[in-house]
Amino acid sequence: MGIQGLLPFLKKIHTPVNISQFKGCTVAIDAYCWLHKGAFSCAEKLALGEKTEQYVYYCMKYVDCLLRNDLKPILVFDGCHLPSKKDVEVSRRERREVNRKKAAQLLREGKRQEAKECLQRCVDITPQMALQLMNACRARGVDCIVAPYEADAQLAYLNKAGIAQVIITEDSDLLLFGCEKVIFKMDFFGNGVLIEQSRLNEVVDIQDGFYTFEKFRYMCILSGCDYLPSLPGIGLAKACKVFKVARQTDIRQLLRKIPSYLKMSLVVTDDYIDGFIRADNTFLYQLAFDPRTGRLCPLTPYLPEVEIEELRYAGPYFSNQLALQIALGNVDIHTHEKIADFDPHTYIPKHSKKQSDKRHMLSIWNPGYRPLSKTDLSKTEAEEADSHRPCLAGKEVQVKNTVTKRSPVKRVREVIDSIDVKTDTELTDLYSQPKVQRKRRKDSDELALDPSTHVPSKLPKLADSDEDTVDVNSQQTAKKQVLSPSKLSNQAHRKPVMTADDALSLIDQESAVAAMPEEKENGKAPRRNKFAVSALARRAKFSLDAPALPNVKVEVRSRYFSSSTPTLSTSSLPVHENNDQDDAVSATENKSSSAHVSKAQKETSVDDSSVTSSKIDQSDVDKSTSKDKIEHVSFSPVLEAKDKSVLSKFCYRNDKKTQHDSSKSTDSLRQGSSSQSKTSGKLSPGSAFSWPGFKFSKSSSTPTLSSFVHINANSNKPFKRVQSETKCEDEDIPSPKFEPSGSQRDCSEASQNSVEAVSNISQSSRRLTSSQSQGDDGDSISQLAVSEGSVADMDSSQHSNLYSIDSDCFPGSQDIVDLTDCDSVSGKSGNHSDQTSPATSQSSLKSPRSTPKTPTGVGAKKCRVSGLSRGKKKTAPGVDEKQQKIRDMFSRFAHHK
DNA sequence: TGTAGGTTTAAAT
DNA sequence: TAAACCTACA
Repeated sequence: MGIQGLLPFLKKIHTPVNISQFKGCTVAIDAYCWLHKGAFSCAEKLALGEKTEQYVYYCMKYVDCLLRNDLKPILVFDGCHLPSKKDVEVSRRERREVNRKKAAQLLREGKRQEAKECLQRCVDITPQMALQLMNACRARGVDCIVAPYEADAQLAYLNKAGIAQVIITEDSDLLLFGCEKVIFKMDFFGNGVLIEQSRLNEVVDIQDGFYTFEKFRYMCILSGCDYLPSLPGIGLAKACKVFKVARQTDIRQLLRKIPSYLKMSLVVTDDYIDGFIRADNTFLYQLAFDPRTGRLCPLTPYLPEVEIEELRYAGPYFSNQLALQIALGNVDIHTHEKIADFDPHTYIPKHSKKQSDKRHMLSIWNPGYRPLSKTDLSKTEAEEADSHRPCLAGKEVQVKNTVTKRSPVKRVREVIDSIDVKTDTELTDLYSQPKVQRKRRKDSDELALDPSTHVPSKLPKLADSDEDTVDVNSQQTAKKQVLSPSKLSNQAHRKPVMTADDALSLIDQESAVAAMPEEKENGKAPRRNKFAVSALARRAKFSLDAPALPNVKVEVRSRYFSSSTPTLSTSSLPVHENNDQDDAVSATENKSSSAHVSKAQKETSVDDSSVTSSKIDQSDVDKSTSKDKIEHVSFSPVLEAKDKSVLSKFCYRNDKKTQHDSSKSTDSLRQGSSSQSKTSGKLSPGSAFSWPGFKFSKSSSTPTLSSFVHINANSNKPFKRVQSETKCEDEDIPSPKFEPSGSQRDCSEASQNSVEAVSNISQSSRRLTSSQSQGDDGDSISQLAVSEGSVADMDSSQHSNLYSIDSDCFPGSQDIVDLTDCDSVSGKSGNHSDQTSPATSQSSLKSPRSTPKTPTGVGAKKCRVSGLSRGKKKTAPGVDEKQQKIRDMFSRFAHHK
């Protein structure tokens, strides 16, 4: 229960933080807080004794968040009941029992909703539930420890001992136990409220020199805590006032004088004072388990005057062997029966290569484990600080060295950087200014890449001489840009607004540069946009340019974010015709990765889209052989085995997905992960991994491939095809998974004709209607209906179960549909039901995972989500449609971002 | 009027 | 479990 009202009381020192600020640190978590919240979602099942693991997945979402941010989590679970809290536990149990009976009664009366509310109030976290979570964590390489008594004390011990630098909890008691840094209210994105012990004096407002942490603890105990109810009429405010006024150092004397301090008619009995001392000792000397020594020890070293025998209320000692087994979670904390057999000696946790050389990143059960030292911590903090201030020092030096070197060219650049580009002409000019591009690219690279991991040698030379001549003003401008995300985002919004011709010219530039590596060798700065450079860096990062790979078929596990966007541009623009067919595959990808992303979205996910683009780039190698035929691109297990970085990235995502899929609550979890990706912005909206609808085979517990990519190099089709894996299973065709040949090939070949047929569909009709659920809801993989005139063709696609996923690839897939569909819709009766007929008719086409939508909801939702009113669309007939569509798409996508 | 204490509500999906 | 809200009281 904690201290009533303590968190609001400490509001003054609340510091909003993101967990990423503690990168490299160890964070200890009060697991029961997560379990309680997770259990809330499945309270009914738990109360009725039905099997569910929903709470585990809920907690693992938090764990994943920490892992993503390079933290080492240690989950701490409550242990045996403390004698001091026996009464509290009894009352809680009684309350739960009352609610359970009430719920049973309500169920009998048929009042299901009310019963559910009661069931939620009687949720109890059992040791078995804790064990489930521990198993899930250990499978992920995350340490868990069960406290001998309260998790609070154990957390505080880990914090005080330097094992954990930060604590995550919802319980304000942690501050009383002496934790130095506690994060409250952390969400799935790692945002929370940090309260530091060192700042408590700011709130208590005790005169300088008189504040001690001890007084803060006294104050909280006086206001009422788990171990001692408060005196009547005494809350935090009054308790604070007592310690503001009092100069008495002896706590017994001080407590007796409370009525006079507060001018209240109170009776402070000796029993209360004894209780106060016991509560204080419980906060000081509660037992915890030291994983390094394998022994029980008090949270604070005993003072000489303390009678240890009298401290049984703070947790009686038991054998260290039992304490170890409890800490490992092998023993039921209530019955002391063996419930698991976790052996830390045989436990081989998952550790990334990067972390293996850091002893503090080892499992706390590993003999080689050492807590993060103060030195390491300061280094970590320094690194973290550096990451927040990218290259600041280096830039200052550059400024000094270049003060006298002024270049009129740079002044031009400065002006260009500062102008608010709006017109197509301005954009054309902007993109035709390589120096501007270079400068921007450099800025963004500095932001995106740590200097230590920078790979400048693999990037085109950035015209150092030019940089040397940058005048002070432009340098300062550059600094501001680097330090100001808003400035960058402004640029990001500026770039996408461009004409189709700009896009095409840039695509051509990209292709041309890619085809002329000698240009780079000659020291010429190729005209690349920012994303192109990023893509190069990523290519280097993933080492996909290894010569051993030319014949490897690269399977792309992506929703083809890149290809989805061109659906718009290329559907109305002769992009393919303008490109050399020899470069069909790479051109497609170049358009996707460089043209699209760099222009339309400026910055997309480095994670997933990079993987995708990198792999596609690899397909460039054998692109010449893929001419005039549909290329079946598959991801090779050899490739994964060779490239650990890629593998780990995939495994991580896939693990998550797979695990999710293994549960009955897949959909709910997927939704959660979807929201994560949306907010964190780390995942590409077009990435397979961020796309909730991208599922792995249900029948697979291993990372599998849910889709094949079919790229028709010569078909001029603006998008790629996805073959439903489920359908393959339905047709008794082996699931592709990690088998690069045989079954996959069969599957793809068997449906090749259908691919062509579907390609025809896309060519003959661009009016697609999506009945996919709104946003990234993700319940359906893709439900596309081809409007009238394509029904026959669609049948063939149904037969092969090949669907176009163009609109799904786009974050707001409805938007794409709207773009192509709006005219037809507006040009007709304008009745929403007109749209619903294809949507409805496609029910036979929907994937097995699709979620049916009400016919009327589809049309309405589409308009709402797209952000374009029908009226607005109707008013545009005079404008060049193609350009208008692209502008709309870009602007709306920018809005999405 | 300020504070304490009790009750209600939200949490997840 | 905590915040928000309401009520009672000094």
